Amino acid sequence: MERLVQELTTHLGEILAELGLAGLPWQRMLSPAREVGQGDVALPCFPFAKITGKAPDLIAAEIAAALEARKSGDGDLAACLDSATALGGYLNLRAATAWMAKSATDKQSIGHLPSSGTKVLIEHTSANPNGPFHVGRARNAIIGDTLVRLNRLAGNEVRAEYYVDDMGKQVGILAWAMNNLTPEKVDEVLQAAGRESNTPADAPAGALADTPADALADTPAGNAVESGDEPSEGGGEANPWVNKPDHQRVRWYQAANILSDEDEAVDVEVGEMVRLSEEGDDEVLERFAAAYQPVLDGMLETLTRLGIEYDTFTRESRFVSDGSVGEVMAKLAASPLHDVAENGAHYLELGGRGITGKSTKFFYQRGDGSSLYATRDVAYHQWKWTQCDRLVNVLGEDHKLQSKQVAIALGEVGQAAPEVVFYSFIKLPEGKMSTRHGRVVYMDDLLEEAKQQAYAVVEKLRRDELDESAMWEIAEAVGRSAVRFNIIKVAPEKGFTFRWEDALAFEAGSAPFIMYSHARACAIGRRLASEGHDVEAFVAAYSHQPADFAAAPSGLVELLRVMETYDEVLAKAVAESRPHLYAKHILALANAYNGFYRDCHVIQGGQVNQMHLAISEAAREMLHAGCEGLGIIPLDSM
RNA sequence: GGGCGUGUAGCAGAGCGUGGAUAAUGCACCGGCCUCCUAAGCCGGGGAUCGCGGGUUCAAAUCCUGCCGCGCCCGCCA
Repeated sequence: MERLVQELTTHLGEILAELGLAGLPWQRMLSPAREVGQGDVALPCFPFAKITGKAPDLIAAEIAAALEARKSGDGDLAACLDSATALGGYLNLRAATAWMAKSATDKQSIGHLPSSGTKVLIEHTSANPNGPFHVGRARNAIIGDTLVRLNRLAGNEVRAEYYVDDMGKQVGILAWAMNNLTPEKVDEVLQAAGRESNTPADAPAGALADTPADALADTPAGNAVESGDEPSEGGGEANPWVNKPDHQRVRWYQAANILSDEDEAVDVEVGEMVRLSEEGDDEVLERFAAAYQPVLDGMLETLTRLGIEYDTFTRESRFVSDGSVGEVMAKLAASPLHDVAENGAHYLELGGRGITGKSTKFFYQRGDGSSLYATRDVAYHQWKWTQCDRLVNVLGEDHKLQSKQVAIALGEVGQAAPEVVFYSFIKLPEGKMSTRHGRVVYMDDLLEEAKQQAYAVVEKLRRDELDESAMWEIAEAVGRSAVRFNIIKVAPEKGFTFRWEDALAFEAGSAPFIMYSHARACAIGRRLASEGHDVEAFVAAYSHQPADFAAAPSGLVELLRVMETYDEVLAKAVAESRPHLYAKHILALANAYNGFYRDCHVIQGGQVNQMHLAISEAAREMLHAGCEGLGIIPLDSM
C-alpha cells in the first residue's frame, strides 16, 4: 500500500501539523490494518496522546474527519481514499477499490519491475561433485535459484554461478577411487560395510567410462513407488538410477571413504594428490576433472529437472593457476593482523575483529606455502566483484564462521564482503544427511515419487478428459513445483526435518494450489475462445468506470489488495534476499483469486463481464509471473 | 568454554530487524457447498500460558536481561 501512503503523505503531514504534531516520524508508525474490514493502513495514535493531552481515539477521529473533509476539495484524494475512520485509538485508512482496480488493469508488465541496470551475481549450490544431488543440498539450490528468478523479475541483470570445487579432498577421494578400485572391489567394500544388502552388480567397468545417462527419460506408470515408503535406501533394491553417472560414482566415493578410514596408506595417497592439485598440477587436476565431471553432469541433470540452471561455472583451480591466490597471500602478509606460526604457516589474528572461540586465528597459507580453501575463496570473491554490482552467496549455516573470516580477509585486501544468505540444514528423522555415509534422500527419488503421487491425483480427477501423456506431463510439472515450493516457503534460517508427507503436500498452501488458480484463470480464456470470443480484444476494449466498483464483493476487493502490494513484496524479497516472503504472497494471491472466482463470474448467463475479465486476466498474468519467480510450472490446465 | 541461529495450537509454520488493536496460514479435527467459468476449490467451527523467569513501555511474540531445550560452528579439512 505504498502508493496509498504516498498519495496521503502531504495531507497527513499537514493535518498532523494543524493538530500540533508537526515533525513526528508518523510514516514509520504506519502498519497494515488489523483486518480487511477496517482498512488497508493503520496509524496508531497512542504516542500522540501524550503530546496533545487528548485521548488517542479522539485524535484519530480528528484526523479522520480532517481527511474526509479534504476529500471533497481534492479529486485525487477522493479517488484513492475510500475512507478514513477512527477505532480504538487507531486511524484506519481504506484504499478505494476502483483506484486499486485501475492500477491493476492499467499496468504494462504485470509481475515484473522495470529494468534497474543493476548487475547481480548469485552464487549458489556449488556442491562438491561427489555424488547425486540430495534433498539436503537442494535447499541451497532452490533458495539460490529462486533468488535468481526474483532478481530477474525485479529487473536486475542476473548471473547464476556455480563454483566448482575441483581440487579438494572430496574430489581427490573420488579420483583415487576411480583410478584404484575395480567394480568388484567397490561392491565388496560396500557390502562388507553393510551399506548394501545384496550385490547390485549395476556398474560394470565399461559402463563407467561415459554413460549417457538416459535414466531420466519419462517413466510412465510402471515403476510407481508406494507412498509413505522411502524409496532410496542407499542401494540394495532395484535402483532406477543405475545408469546415471552420479549414482554410479557415488559408490566409488563411498567405498574409498571406507577404505581410507581403514587404511592410512590410502589417506596418504589421496593427500599427495590433493597437495599436487593445490599447487596447480595440471596432470592431477585433469585426473580430478575426469573423475568428477560425469558426476557433476548427473547432478545438473537433476537440477534441470527442478528448473534450475546456471549461467557460469567457475572452477576453484583457476585461481591457483592464474596466480591470483598467490597475490592474495602476498597482500594478506602485509595486513596488520598478519602473523606467522612456528612452522611458517601464515594467518590473520582475528581476535580483535569479533571472532571468538577456541581459535581466533584464520590460516590462509600452510607451512609448505600452499593455499587453503578459504584463501582461494578470497581470490574467487575478488574476481566475482569484477563481474557485478551486487554479490550474493547462498551458504549452509556451517559456513558462517568461514564466511565471516573471508569477509574480514576481503576487507584486508580492500574488497567489500558479499551478502550471504545462510540456511539451516534439512535433516532426516535419523540425523543429518550425508553422502559419505549414504544417509540421504536423493532428489531423483523425491522427484520421481512426487510425480507418481501427482499422477495418482490427476488420474483420479481427470482420467475421463485427458490422455495418459497429458496426465504424465501434469504430474511431472506438479511434482517438481511442489517439491520446490515446500522447501522455499520456509524461512531459510529455520531448520527442518524432511518428511515425505510434507515434501509431497499438494493441498492449499502448496504449489499445486497456486497452479490450480492459474489454470482456472486460463480456463476462462479457453472457454471464451471456444465460444468465438476474442479475449484480448475484450480486455483492450475494457474501459475503467469507477462507479462499477461501488458495490464490489469482498472477493474482488481482496484480490485487488493482494495485487496492489505485489510490487512492494517483490522488491522487499529481493532487497533482503528473503524469497519465502514472495512465496507467501503468491500463495495469498492464489487464495485471493479463488475468492474472486467465487464472487465474480466472468461469464454470466452467456454474457461476458468485461470488468471481471480484465481483472481476471491481470491476475492470471500476475500468477504466471509468480510461478516464474518460484520455479513453479504455470500449467494452462491441470 | 565461546560465538551464531532456533523454540509460536496435535503437527508444520508466518509475524520478531522498524514494539501497537481479537497472533496469519496450511495439515489434521467438526459441519456445510458441485443443475452455475476446473471441488487440487469455496464457506463456517473448535483448538495458542508465543520455551521459562525478570525488566523497559501507555502498549512486548517483537526490545533488554538471566535461565532451559534443539541445531550449526570454533582444523595449517573442504
